[in-house]
Amino acid sequence: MKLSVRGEYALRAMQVLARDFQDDDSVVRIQEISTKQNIPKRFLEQILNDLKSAGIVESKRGVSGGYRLRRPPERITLAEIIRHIEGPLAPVSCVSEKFYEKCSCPDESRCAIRSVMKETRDAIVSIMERVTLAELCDRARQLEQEPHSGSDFVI
Amino acid sequence: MKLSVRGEYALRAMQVLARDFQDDDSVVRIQEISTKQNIPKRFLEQILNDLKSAGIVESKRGVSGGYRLRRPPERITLAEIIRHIEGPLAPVSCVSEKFYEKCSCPDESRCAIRSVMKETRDAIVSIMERVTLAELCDRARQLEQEPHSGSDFVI
DNA sequence: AACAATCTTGACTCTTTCAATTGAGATTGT
DNA sequence: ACAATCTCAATTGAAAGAGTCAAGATTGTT
Repeated sequence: MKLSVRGEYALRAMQVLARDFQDDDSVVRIQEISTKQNIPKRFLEQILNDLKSAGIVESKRGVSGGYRLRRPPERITLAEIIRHIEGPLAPVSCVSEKFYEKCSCPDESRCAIRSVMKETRDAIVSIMERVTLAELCDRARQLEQEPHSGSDFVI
Repeated sequence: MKLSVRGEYALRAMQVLARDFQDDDSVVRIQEISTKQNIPKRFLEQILNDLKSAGIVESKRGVSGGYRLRRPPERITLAEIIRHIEGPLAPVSCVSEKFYEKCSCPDESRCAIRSVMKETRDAIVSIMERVTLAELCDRARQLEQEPHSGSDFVI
């Protein structure tokens, strides 16, 4: 799973929608997301539309229109978002659950590389299916409170 | 970490070299690897040359020339191969150890997405740095012995 | 009814990466 | 000498990535 810029933008946009999520029908304008997250507006339109067709967000048109999550943040996982925007989470598609494709190796069922890739896929998927937008917001809140450490986060 | 065809070929080629590895200076011809693993020969040349400049394999020219591992299979990890052929193991380069690049988000040090991506990177890296070519060969041997099950491996 | 802010849709462009292919050259064993 | 190998650089053709653009459809406000 390598995230393209497109996928990164999608996650950032969804995080904004999740933070602003309320049970009424309030929406967030593209413009606002674009400004907050520093994402080209026109490009963001595409991405949100894509997420709409996936049933992850919904939109309201006209003046005072915008986007909102279609479900509460607890019920949207990163896996779902990424799978729709980027495709397979697996490092090679011959070990993908949702996007399986045969590979060109001599014997797939006895391929040692494949068995390692399968482990890797499982590790990735278990994280991405566990983390919801709600959890993302929790983490964001915690990171905000911490003093600007960076120390355990530095490269 | 999404593996391109190039990276997949690299791993498959290295597996062949690992299996044939001996402590004398015997080499394997490109042609042989190409045939065994069903990889375009001319493309494989490129890849092996690349791995040579990385110090992972070495070559012998002329008639009866070919390639061999430069170190025993126990001392070559998948991480090393993939990093050299594909680049970062991390899903986004703002969490990469070896290929770090700043991302465009408002505050990297407090980015919740980043913290999830960091977990993911750790999961991937811990597998890729643990698995050596020697282990790959072990797994291949085990898979050969098992009856052609596939049952627990089917998509 | 007119207007302006918003989303909608599809096409279009520009650049980079991928996956090779090609061709000329350098080494070496026989 | 010569044929089988590796070496190196350039080229190609297709696809993907990252936007951009234009014209249109809705809707709230005045």
